[in-house]
Amino acid sequence: MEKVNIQRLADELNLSIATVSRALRDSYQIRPETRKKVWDLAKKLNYQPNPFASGLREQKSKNIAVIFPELANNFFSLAINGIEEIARQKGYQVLIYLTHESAENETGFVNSLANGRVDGLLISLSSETGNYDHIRELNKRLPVILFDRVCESADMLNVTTDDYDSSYKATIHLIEKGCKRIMYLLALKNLSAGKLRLKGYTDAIIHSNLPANENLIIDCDKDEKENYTLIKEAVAAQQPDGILSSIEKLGIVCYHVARDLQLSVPKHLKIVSFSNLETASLLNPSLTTITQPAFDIGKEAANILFQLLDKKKVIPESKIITSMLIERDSTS
Amino acid sequence: MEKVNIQRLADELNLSIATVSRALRDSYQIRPETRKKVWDLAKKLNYQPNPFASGLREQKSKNIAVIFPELANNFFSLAINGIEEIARQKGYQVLIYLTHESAENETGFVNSLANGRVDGLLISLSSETGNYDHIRELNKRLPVILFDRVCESADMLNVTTDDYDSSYKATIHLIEKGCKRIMYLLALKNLSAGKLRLKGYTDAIIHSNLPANENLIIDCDKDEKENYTLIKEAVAAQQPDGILSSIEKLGIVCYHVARDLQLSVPKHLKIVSFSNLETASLLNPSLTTITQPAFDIGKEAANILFQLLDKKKVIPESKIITSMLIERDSTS
DNA sequence: CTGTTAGCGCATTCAC
DNA sequence: GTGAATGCGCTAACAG
Repeated sequence: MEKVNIQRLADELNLSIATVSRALRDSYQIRPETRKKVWDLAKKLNYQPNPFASGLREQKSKNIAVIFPELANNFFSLAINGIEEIARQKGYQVLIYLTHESAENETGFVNSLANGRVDGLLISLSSETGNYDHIRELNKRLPVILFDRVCESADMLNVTTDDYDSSYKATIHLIEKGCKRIMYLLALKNLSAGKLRLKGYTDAIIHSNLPANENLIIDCDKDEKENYTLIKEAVAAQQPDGILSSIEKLGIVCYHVARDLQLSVPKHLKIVSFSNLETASLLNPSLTTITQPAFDIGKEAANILFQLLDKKKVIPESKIITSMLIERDSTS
Repeated sequence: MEKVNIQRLADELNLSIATVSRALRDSYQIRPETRKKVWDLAKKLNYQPNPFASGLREQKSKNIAVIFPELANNFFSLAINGIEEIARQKGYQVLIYLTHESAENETGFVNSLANGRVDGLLISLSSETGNYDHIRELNKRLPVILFDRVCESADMLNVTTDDYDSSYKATIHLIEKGCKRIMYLLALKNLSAGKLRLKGYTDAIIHSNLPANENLIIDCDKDEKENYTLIKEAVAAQQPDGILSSIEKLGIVCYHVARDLQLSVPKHLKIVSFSNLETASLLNPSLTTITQPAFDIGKEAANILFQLLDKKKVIPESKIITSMLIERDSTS
C-alpha cells in the first residue's frame, strides 16, 4: 500500500501539487472540472491530508486538550460527552489528560501544551490546585476555559454551576424538612466551588437563626478510606438530623455510613448531596441531590472555546449554569 | 513572546541546529559541555519540540487513539484510566473518540485514522458493529488492539475477560442458591462477548438439567426506556426466581424493576449482573456482580499496543483477564 | 565532535 | 487558472 499524498494525486492527474491543494481546499480560482477530477481521485484513493504537515504549515493543530481530575466520576464522564460532541462537529480532535487530583501532574500537563500541540484547553482543576500561574501562563498563548472546578479570578473564562445558590437552597430545604443539626461534608476547599458551597451552607444556617456549630462541618479532603471513618465517627458523635455533602463521592460514603449505623434515611437522617442523575438513579430513592447538568456544562465550555478559536466577533463570557435540586425523600 | 524553536537555541549559542538537535536527543557523539549548554538554555527558555515538525519528519505521531462506545459507563471510565496511565509513561498522547454505540460513527473514526494521526488504536466495538472490515483495513497500516468488546476472529489482538466462564459460573451460582427459573437479560448479541455470555448461561442451564426455556431469555438490545418496560413485563409474566444480566446497565434496571414490583432482593429474586466495583458499591448490597477488572483491562490492552509500537522482540498475544464473582446476597 | 543540507506533506506567494 | 518555489520545525545522512 503506497502512501497517498498530494504529490501522488498530482502525478496521476498530471497537475501540480499546488493545483491539487487548491482544488481540495475549494479555492475560488480553480476550474470546476479540475476540481471535480481532483476530488474524484482523492475519493477513490481515500486521500486524507496529513495532519502533521498541515499543522506545521498552518501553525494550528486542530486539537484541543481536556484536563480532568479523574474519570471514575460521573460528572466528568458526562461532561466529556458534551465536549467531544462539539469538538467533533467542529472537526477538532480531543486529547485527554487525567491529573488524578494532583497539582503537580496538572502543572506538568498544562506546561506541556505550550508547544502548539493543541489550539485550546478545557480544564477542571485538581482539588490540590491552589495556584493558577500555570493556567495564566498558558492562557497567554492559547484560549483556556475552566469548567466546574474553576478559579475565582475575573480574568479567566469559567463555566460553572451556581454553587452558592444551590448549596444555600439545599440547606434551606433540609431546614424546612425539620432539620436542626445539619452536618456539612466539606471538600474541594482550595477551590472556588468548595468555598462557595460552604458559604451557601453557612449563610443558610445563619439566616435561619440556627446555631452555627463548627463541629458539624467535617473536613473530608482526605484519603478515601479515612473519609468513611471520619464521617462515621462524626455522625455518631454529633447526631446530625441532616447532612449536606458537597461532593458526590462523599454523599455515597455518607449513605453507607447511615446504613452501617442503622440510621434510616430519610427518617432519622436526611441526606442531600451534590451528585448527578446517573449516580443518583443507582442509589436508594431517599437521597436528594443537587444535580449539575454535566453534559451541558461540557458543551457550553466547548462552545465558548470554539467561539475563541473561530475568531467570531462575539466576546465570550463566563457562564453559570443552574443546577437542580431533585428531591427523592418525599416519603418523610 | 517570541517562539522558541531549535533555530532560536542555535542562534543564541552560536551552534548549528543539527548540533542542538543532537544535544537535545542525547546523541552519543556530542561533547558533554555542549550538551549541558544546550540543555541549560532549553530549560531557561522552556523549549519544547514542536510535535508537528517531529511527527512529520519521523512519520510517527506519538499519539494513540482510543475508541469507546460511550463513557457514561463505569467500565470504560475505569479502562481509560489504565490506558492513560500507560500512554503517559510511554510519552504518548491519547486521542479519544466516542461512537455512542453507532457503527457508522465507528467506521468513520476508524477510517479517519489512516493518515498518520495516530500510531495505534485501542478500540471497544459499538454494540451495532457486525462487520470488521474497517478494523482489518486499518490494522494493515497500524497496530489495533480490541478490548472488552472484541471480534471473534483469531487474526486480531484482543483483550477480554472470561465471558463464557464467568457467565457459566454465575448461572451455577444462582442454581446452587436454589434458583430454578433463571431469566437471562441478553445484550450485545452481535458481539463476541454477548454470544459467549449467553452460551455460558445456556450451557450451565443444560448441564444442570434445568429446562431450557426460551421465554426466560429477554432480548434487551433496545432503547433505554423500552428495556425497563420489557423487563418489568417479562418478570411479571415469567416469575423468575433468579436473573442474570449480561450488562451492568440492565442489572440496574432489573434492580429497579424488582423494587417497583415489590419483589424483595434477594429473598424473592436473586440478581447477578456483569458490573464493576464502583457501580456495585452504589447499589443495595443484595446485588451479586461479575466484576471485570476494567482498569487492568485498559492497562493490559495499552501494554500490548506498546509492545508493538516499541518493536520489542516479543510476539504479542491476545489476553483473557479473569473477572470475579462478588457475592453480596449472603443473607439469603 | 560539529556543520551543511535535504526532505517529511502541505499551503501559499509569486510568476506566467 | 495553473505551476514553480519557499518554508513551517525538525531529524538524519553526509561531509569534514
